[in-house]
Amino acid sequence: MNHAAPDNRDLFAIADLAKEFGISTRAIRFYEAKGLLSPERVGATRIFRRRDRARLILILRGKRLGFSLRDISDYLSLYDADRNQQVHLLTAKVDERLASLEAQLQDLQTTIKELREIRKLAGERLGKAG
Amino acid sequence: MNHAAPDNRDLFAIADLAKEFGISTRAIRFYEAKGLLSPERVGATRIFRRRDRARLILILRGKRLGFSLRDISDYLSLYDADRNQQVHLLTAKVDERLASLEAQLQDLQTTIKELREIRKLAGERLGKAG
DNA sequence: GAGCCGTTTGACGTTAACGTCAAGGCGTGG
DNA sequence: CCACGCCTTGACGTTAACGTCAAACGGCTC
Repeated sequence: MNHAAPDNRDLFAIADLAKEFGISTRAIRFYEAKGLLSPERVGATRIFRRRDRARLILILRGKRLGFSLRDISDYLSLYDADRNQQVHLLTAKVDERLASLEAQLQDLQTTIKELREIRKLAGERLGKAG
Repeated sequence: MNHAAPDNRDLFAIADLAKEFGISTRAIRFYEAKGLLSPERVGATRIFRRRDRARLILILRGKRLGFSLRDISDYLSLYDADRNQQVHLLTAKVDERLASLEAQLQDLQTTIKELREIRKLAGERLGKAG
């Protein structure tokens, strides 16, 4: 239980996060350039806090789900819309996202079912013909 | 119930499928160039059968799930691996895919939960402050 | 203070997944 | 026969999401 647990800390260098999540520093800078991250600066050097790290985790999860950085950016804005957003406008956007995600969930569950069926059929063939 | 039901037929032109699924003919040709489709030919003209159409449906579902065409290609090979594959090799690949898809399912469910939570919190704020 | 490490910006290269012409073949309706 | 529509291949353009240098700066350490 030690492969990646630098979690209680509050300050991170760019290389820390890159190493922890197995991505390049270039990628992180790219996310900042696209407005998905906005770390503080000490001089020119980027300093990441837990909040930035949390956002990065969301970014990477979004990528695993196949979203574009543009989509992920919108998605992130739902998270820190604590104040700046109109409440009803926020819930509208959230509902929109939810509908899309639930459709994706259907696709995913269908795919999983199909693969399980394929696996089962293969098992049966194995039983017949060794 | 008529928006897109040309389903009992067996022969399709490229434009038929393009229109039915809201994609370009260029995309379909591109999928063929990548080996995901292999329609018959009459002269130079592509002729798609139900089997090709079914594969296209799988391709588009894969895209909605965020997969690359390369991934989708591997995925398709699991479907028509009726004969040409070794059974244990097939089930191994299927298991691999399943594990990945189930991980994605986790990500997706987490995301949906979070958005529902955000929505709920927004609703509460609305209750407080109109 | 010379080297080394980690960092920065900037610029150019790369891959995937198409879009967008261009130029031409095939059938058919007037 | 000729235009029209649909099809073909081929070539080049485009966008996203980085990778890959290059040149330079800041801090440590010996």
